[in-house]
Amino acid sequence: MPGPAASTSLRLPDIVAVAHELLAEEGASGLSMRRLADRLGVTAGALYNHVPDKRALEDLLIADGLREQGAALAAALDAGDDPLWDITQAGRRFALTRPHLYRLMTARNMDRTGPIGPAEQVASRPVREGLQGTVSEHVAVWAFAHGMIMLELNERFPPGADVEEAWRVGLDGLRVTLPAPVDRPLAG
Amino acid sequence: MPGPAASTSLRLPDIVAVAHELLAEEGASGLSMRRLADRLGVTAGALYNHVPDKRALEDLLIADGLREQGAALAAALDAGDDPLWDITQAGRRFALTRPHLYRLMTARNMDRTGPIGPAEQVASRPVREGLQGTVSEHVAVWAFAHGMIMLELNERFPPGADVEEAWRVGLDGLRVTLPAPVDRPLAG
DNA sequence: GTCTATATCAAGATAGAC
DNA sequence: GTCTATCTTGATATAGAC
Repeated sequence: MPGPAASTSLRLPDIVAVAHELLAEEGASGLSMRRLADRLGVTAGALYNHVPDKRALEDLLIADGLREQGAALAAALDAGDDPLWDITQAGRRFALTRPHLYRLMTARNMDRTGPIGPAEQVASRPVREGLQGTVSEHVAVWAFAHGMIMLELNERFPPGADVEEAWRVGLDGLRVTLPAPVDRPLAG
Repeated sequence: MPGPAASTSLRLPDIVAVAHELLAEEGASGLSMRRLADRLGVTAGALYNHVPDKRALEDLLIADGLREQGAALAAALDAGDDPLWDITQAGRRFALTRPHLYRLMTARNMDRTGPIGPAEQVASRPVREGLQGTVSEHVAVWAFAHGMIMLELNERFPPGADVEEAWRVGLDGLRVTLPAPVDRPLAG
């Protein structure tokens, strides 16, 4: 009874999956076509039968990350009762869990003509649809969260800083024009 | 009448100055020891008589940037009458004027045991001493500003976003516990 | 203190055999 | 579709002559 034959052919989803592993373990500088090929038990040239260049591969990783982030934000909204806090902390958790991927996702301009375009919509939908307020308020919230996350990833907080308190202070400030959740304590 | 002889000897301040030019024009990926040496009319090996390695050179660039940023923030505080707005917009202006330097300054953890340590104090002093509020409020403000700046540098704002309005919305929110400047319009 | 020369390493990408 | 082999480029860094 012959089982499925050992995979004879490299497949793009496997390439991307292993690239995620490599990125997570070694960071962006460790993600080279050669090291990736080594992990796949293949030579570097073989990768170019599935992907035109390294940038395209990175774009696939970024698109995956955006979709995953979107799902995490949506789940947090569903599970909690304080949308602003829940969604930002879900974003923070995502970044701290996958720091190299988060860095790659936010490090540069993105080519929205490829797979990233639709994935970006998935990532931002929970913010657009789950939070009250205007686009400018959403942008301000996302900027604050992104700044807090990068400061945390890069260990750039001043020595005495209380990170949790800074999150509360910032979000309480940005909450001013949003409806207060039922159980939100009064500021003071 | 012999003028000063053509510079016979490479000097560290010149190396750093040209490295700033190279970084500004070509970005971090263009800042290599070879290209730097080329610009200085010297071979790469010569640089290692003045600097132990590339990282030390980058640290000198970062320290310069921090001092310059600190000066810009302090000047903005002196010149204006809305500290929170003035200081954050000075930071934004600095980053937009020297994007590659700003990226380098904020891209990673820094080694505070070298020249960066004191320079960081210079950079943060205007925030610490020029703004009202607690450390956590300062952190929240800086995180918001840094996030807005990175979104702008990486062109990551959503298509319809009004960047100026997002700055106003965010800072008005974070201003809640700070004394309102004299001419601040009422929110509404 | 700078030079030439080189060691060492790694990267992205391609050509042509199989 | 993958292989071997290689091209091309670039990096940081060092040794020893001058």
